Amino acid sequence: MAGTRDSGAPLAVIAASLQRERRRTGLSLAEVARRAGVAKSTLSQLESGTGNPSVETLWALSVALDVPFAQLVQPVRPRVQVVRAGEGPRVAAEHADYTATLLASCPPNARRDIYLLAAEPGRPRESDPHMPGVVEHVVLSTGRALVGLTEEPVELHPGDYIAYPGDLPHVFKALETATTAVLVSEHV
Amino acid sequence: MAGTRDSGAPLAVIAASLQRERRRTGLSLAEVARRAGVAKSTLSQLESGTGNPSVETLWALSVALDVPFAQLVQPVRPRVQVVRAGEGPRVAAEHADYTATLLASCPPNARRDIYLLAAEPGRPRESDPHMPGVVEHVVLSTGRALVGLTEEPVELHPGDYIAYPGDLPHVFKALETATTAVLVSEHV
DNA sequence: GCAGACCGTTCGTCAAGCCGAACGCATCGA
DNA sequence: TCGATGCGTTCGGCTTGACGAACGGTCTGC
Repeated sequence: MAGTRDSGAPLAVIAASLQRERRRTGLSLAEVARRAGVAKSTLSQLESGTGNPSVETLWALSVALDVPFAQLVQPVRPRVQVVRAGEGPRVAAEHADYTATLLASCPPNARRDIYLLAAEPGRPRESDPHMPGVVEHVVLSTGRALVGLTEEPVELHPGDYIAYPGDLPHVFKALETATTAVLVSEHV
Repeated sequence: MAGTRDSGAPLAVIAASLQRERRRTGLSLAEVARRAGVAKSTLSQLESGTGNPSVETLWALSVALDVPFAQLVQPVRPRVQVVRAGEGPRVAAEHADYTATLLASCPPNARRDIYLLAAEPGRPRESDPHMPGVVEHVVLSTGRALVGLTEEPVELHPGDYIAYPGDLPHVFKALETATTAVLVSEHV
């Protein structure tokens, strides 16, 4: 068991999501049920939190509502947030020449973290593989760096972009002073 | 109906995901079923693609496998990709002083796009609101810019970060030449 | 060699999801 | 006023998913 808690009450979340998404479209319960090919009694029960839908039923509804399915079981989210350069939580670094600042963490269990990386030339930052399915995106902001899979890193210049699977050994090695980059770590 | 197609065959995807995630943990089918509190016959049928699980059943399995639920209905994904500065598809800009390069688009229906922004001082880039639920994250790489909601933009310096709801009017106005930033547009 | 443990699959029973029909309730127009 | 239309909820039925038990298979060790 990990911190991968969604919200503990999937049926309640689904009930709320169904109603919210339906309201968004402005359609009536009967109309959505008709388009989805499910009985409106079924949809009524689902929106009221009663009952435990099958995947096919939920799928049909997600199509009818034109919502990416997973959104029906994924809670909602918030507002404006600013993190100034130098502020924000630093994540552990093996050595002093490398800092990673967490800008936006998975809320509450989403699928991506955004970091600001700052590194100096010297020992490269080797990363052990993360969970399978993780994809990392790096956009180099300033300086120059070798980035990517350890077995075949790529030299990036300002503005360059690279994506690679995070579940394989990978590296970030600054080639100039004051090298900075934006890292988006995506948990699939 | 939009391009919001997931994969058309949720049960097959779930079957594959269940087996993949279970293999990942190295647990046996019986053990996972035991931990999830479902009959192993049920899990067996699900992994074989037979049957149409209820949400509660799927939820119990996602907890037992320690997987964020949505991952069970979300296909997997791929490899390495590099976009050099200046390359990559430009998205339409109202005027010449602003370019947005699409680095990583939603594959195939994920939930985020990553752009590299480059702008010069002058007319600000006003954006009409996108779909509800969209959140935009901006990390300023070089230069200086006013970013955020149109009604109260924030001045960002290199390394600064801001997130704001994309379904409200928002703006990106460069204050120095050669202002660049990374934009992550998240579709919830 | 064989009893034992564990695996994953198959089968029959029971409960529960899904459905259609009927209901009460608003709105609208003749 | 009253029929007609559409809404969302509640009520029996049929279907089907979930369960437990039994099955065949492999591996271990007495």
